[in-house]
Amino acid sequence: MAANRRPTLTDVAREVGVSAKTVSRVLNEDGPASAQTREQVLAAVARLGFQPNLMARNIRVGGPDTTVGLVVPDLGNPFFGAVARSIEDTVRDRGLTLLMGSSADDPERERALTDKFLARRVSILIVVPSVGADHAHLKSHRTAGLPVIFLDRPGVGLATDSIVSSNRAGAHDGVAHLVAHGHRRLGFVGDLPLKLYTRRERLAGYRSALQEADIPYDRSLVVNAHDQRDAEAATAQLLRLPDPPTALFAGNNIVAMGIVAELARSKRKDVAVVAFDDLSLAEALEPALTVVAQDAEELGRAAATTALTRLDGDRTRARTITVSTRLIVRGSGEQAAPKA
Amino acid sequence: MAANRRPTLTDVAREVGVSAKTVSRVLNEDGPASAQTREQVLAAVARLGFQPNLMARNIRVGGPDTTVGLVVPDLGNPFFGAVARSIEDTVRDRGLTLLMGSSADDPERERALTDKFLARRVSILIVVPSVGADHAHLKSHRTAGLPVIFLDRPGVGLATDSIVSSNRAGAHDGVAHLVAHGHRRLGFVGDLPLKLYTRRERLAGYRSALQEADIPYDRSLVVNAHDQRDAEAATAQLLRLPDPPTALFAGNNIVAMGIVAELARSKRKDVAVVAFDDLSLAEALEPALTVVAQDAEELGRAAATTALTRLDGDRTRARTITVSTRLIVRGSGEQAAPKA
DNA sequence: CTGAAAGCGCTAACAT
DNA sequence: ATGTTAGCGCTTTCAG
Repeated sequence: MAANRRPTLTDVAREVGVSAKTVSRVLNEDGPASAQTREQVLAAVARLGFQPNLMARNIRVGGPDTTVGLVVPDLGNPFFGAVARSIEDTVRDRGLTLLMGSSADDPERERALTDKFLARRVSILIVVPSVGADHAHLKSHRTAGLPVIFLDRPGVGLATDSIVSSNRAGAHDGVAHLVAHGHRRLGFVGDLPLKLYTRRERLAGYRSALQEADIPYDRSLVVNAHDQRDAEAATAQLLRLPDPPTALFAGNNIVAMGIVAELARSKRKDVAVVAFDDLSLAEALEPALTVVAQDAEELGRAAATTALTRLDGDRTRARTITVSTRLIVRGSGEQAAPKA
Repeated sequence: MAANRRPTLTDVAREVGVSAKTVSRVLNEDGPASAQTREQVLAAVARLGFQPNLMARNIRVGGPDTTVGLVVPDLGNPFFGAVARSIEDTVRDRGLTLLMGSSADDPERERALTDKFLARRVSILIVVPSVGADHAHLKSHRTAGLPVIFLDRPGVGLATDSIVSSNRAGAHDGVAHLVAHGHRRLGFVGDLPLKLYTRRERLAGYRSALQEADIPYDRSLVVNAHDQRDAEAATAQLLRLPDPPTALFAGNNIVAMGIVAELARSKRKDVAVVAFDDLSLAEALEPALTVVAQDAEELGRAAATTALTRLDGDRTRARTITVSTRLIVRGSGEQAAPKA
């Protein structure tokens, strides 16, 4: 059995004995239609299993597709999942559907994905920019009225709205919390690549907190990791140093899991830890994990509402919205610093 | 400045001084084209920032859109994130892009979402069926050649491929592990609604393990929770019983977080726990959490490859693929049962 | 190698 | 209240 063609508007019209336009009117509640016609049309639609072809409609109507294109680095990272959920919740009221794909933080994949979204004429484009990606090619689209939003990190080559967390201030506060509990040897386990915006900002926050406390910056206390395994190894490496850190700051949620896992494995409860980004079981750990929590929901909502405002014609200049992080003290940052 | 129209093929053609078809040929590497024409066309495309309108193309070509529609209950649940990542990885080689939306486990939202996907002529439809949803309306699409796959739970009203975890066997093994360590009072904290397929299956596994051990089924030991807070309350409730459980089985990852959080809060380390579905920090808990892990990656891959096979013309009858779970013993299941 | 005409499924604009 | 015509942006078909 060959894949038989899907029924079209014309098929429905023929079935009922009316014109295509009449069917269109009934389905879109455009113009008037007699009760009887309406009923017959609806019946035929159900009988044939007719499903209007949205692509054909959009092409005729000329407007953008009622979709939002979202590019994230990793669909499996719960942080981006939470952000995506928030975006979806916000745009759904406007009848917009989320299209979501992952770039794996690869500029080429990001480009391929955005091109696909653009070719589908999404109404809104929200991108977590990959490291090394250039976004100049989006300029003409933005000029043409397409809202383009950078999320979590600023983009390169295009002046447009950006929504970011208060990475620097958040990291500063987290590290200051450790300093306040007497620590002077503070390790920083950041993510990769080194050029990643969030990493740079958080590292800057770390350094400013050290500076405030007159603690010299020691490069050997800064290590990097791309995934949880790396982070475990990096943690172990730090703790093997001749003059090891007594406290650790995790640059993101994945790294945090690595640190926590490694400390648990090696039964090191004496090391103080503060992590950037909350983890689901943070409060159940021993000690409970103190974190600088990002507000994923607000990040998503801010991105979505900003985009919707643009869609509604707001042509004011590009904004950068900084969403506050929040230090949640749970205990792991208060492990006593050893006496000097 | 009004939202100026995006350039079309015709615009490019006019710019170069050739016909639209020639531009089309160059871009799709269809038919021949002189080197000079090709160059001029490409230059004009770049200059104008032309982006082919995929909707117009698809409508003319008649085939489905190169997208995969995925409906999950919650974008923020890491389990579905992991599954989505796996699906995307699998279909990307075929040039397919993932479209993803959440149903919030609401049949109406699920229906609206699938209708949107169908209206966009997705190449593949993968659905985590909501409780109470009927899928008879998908029958004609499937007959017409659209691969429809049910994921995580079977669908209702349509015979098609389903990919599920070995819920019953997995739960059985998890509970048996607790029984093997001497427990006779075993609590089950399941998810809601009660009719949820995975809940029923996992509860059945729980009951079969009890039966094997000649432990009578005690309804008062079975409670339900929809989110983490509920699960915490449910756990507390179980532990307040006159003859409380000495071991708990968590019906899913969210519930597991609730149980773990509540036990941590009340400092009850004596309660044995096994959870269905792995958690990221399971190994860092004290005791480390023993789980019945689902293979999210394999679930996603199986769904995607099955769909691709169908897309390639496989018309054999609907299959149900059961992906094995794996008991990962980490310690929390071995808390000693109190002496009788 | 290139172009002209027709048409995909639908709706805007005008009929009637 | 309904039908007709034209055309969205693209590709297929058939001619050169």
